[in-house]
Amino acid sequence: MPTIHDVAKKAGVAPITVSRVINNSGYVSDHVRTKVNAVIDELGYVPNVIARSLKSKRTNTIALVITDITNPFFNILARGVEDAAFKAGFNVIICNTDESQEQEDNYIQLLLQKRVDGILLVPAETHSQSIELLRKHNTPVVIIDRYVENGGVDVVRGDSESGAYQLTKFLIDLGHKRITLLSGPDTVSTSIDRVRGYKQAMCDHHLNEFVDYFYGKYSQESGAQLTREIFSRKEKPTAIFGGNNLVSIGALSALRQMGIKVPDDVAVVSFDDIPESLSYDPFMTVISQPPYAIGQKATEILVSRIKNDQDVPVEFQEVVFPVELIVRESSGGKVN
Amino acid sequence: MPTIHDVAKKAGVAPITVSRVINNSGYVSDHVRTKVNAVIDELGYVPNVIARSLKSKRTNTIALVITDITNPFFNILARGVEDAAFKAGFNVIICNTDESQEQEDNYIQLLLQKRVDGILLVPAETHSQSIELLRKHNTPVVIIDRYVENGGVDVVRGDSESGAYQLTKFLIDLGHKRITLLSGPDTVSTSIDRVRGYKQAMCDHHLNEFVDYFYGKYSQESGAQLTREIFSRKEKPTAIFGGNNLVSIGALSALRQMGIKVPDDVAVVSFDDIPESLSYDPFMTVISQPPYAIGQKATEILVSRIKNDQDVPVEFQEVVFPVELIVRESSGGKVN
DNA sequence: CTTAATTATGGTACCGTTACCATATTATCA
DNA sequence: TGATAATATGGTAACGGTACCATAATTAAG
Repeated sequence: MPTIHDVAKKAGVAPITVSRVINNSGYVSDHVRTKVNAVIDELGYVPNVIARSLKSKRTNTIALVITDITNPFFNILARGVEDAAFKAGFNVIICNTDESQEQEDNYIQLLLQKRVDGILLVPAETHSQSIELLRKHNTPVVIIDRYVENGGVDVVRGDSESGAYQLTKFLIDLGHKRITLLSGPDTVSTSIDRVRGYKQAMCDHHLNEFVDYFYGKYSQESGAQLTREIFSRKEKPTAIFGGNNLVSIGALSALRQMGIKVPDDVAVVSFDDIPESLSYDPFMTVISQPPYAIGQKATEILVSRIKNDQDVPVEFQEVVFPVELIVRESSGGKVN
Repeated sequence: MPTIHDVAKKAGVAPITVSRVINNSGYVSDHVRTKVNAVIDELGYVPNVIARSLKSKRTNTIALVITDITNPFFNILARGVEDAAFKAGFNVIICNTDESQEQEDNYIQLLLQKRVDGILLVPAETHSQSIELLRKHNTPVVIIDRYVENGGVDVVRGDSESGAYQLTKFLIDLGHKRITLLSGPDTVSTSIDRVRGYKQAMCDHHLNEFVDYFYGKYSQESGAQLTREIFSRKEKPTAIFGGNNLVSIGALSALRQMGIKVPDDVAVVSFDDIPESLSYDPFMTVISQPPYAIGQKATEILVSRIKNDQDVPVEFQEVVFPVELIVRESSGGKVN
């Protein structure tokens, strides 16, 4: 593979001159420029950005550390990231942690070695030592989807608390009292916020005695299992609030197995929508977050951090996207 | 950020010795090793793999160039790639081309500059100059999901032709004659193969006169639009065969808008399943491909190509995964 | 016409690692 | 006991670029 030296030699100039042609920097005569470009084409020379990075200390690469690219929320978010990154001249390395702190740590270590210019992180736990580590190495981070206890980071997320409140209130207004929330891990801010919003709504409507929620996992299995457990109790809920799309789908499939009809026997509502491009007949009443916009915004902030390197320390932002209640069939109608 | 020299200085040894400690290579006394490791921890030294790459000419990074990470087929495939890559010690850069040859070219150029060790490519067109370019630069490629006219590449894909045949035959066995196939772009091997399998099935059952197919795009909009066009003709089909999941969902939504009932008024079948984790009530009769396995296998082949660098030229493989017919409601029952 | 500014090009060193070779010390063996 | 091998460590150069400084040639200015 030819190097800048090969090109220089063949064109009869110094390597630095070729560098100037490639980067359109400094002074180069038209005559030399033409000659050099001709040689570049002839040899099929492609600049080695590794070498460039070593000098410039920039890799033009960012990393997106999420739990699972397979989750529609995250893959749409990833698309928002990729589009914004490409526009800004960055490539994106994708890492799946499956909510495992250990896997997150592994990746952060690798990414530090790779000297990525910045990291978009969905942290596995609310107290993130990853952030401290990255700070120590001057690697900009933007936290997505969740917030953390550590201060001094940019955060871009949806409004889980308000969303949960709205969804719960919606059910209450329909006449539901026994509403069970199947939340995610209690180490994750979204799970906690959703519980908080739910509790607040129950409390505001004097339904404290009916407050009933579980922390589990953000997975189909967790949703299904918790649903089975709930329906094995004496008091059955009249409504189930799934902590995210996977949990809710798990709940629905468990209910179907048990022969319980939705929404006739029990109402089901959910956090996170299934993209309309994937469901031929949207059925679930949901709180919908804008994953594409979240990914895009987070990337823009990260890029600005990367570029502003040594500038005046701009204040850290917390961007909270509003969420939207979408009413469909699964929540059913008024309850007496 | 500390370098190997800083560590060496502080530990009172030469940089090369630190290198030996990091890489567990050569001879290092226990005493020195302990000392060096202590300094590494103290300074928070993280090896710079950029510099390492410059020497070793390995980046431990591969790229996955797909059309759209948002498509469930590709995001599950991406997960298979990421898992296999991580296991082999590689990171994955994701690139979305949206079926645009221009965007593909852009990315290939960037990836060459980045000196990725290999590329997994879903080519936009059947004659791929990307492959020639990569070959010229000695960058291993594995083609996924589609085949190309150029020889001398590894290909990992699903069996579109047989799948389309099975699906068409299934409809024919139900008594359908007027079966319309809404395929993808005619520049893409899967679209062409699906048409071929469909035609073959029609032909084998003496339904040549009913052969009716369209090349469009692999998108919801394309599916919806073609469906509207078809139903504005005098002769309406009794079954629609969507070229992929997005096309089929587009078809379903167009049918719903027109008040045409599925499967009562028209049967609908599709290539590519929606993962069960995303659909609470699977409805569509489909041919299902194994995207995770495809991604995984392709990555394994790519990694072996990368590692075998200068070995005897192993013959190129074409791995064709079998597909599976999954019968659900959308195809309805026997037709008289 | 001298001086200064602009244009054009090149030399050298360095970014952070590691391969290769050299050297020194200790252990092993005939 | 001297020779050989194994162990332990370091010096130097190179990977492929570019920043910085220097120099030469041309143009503009006074």
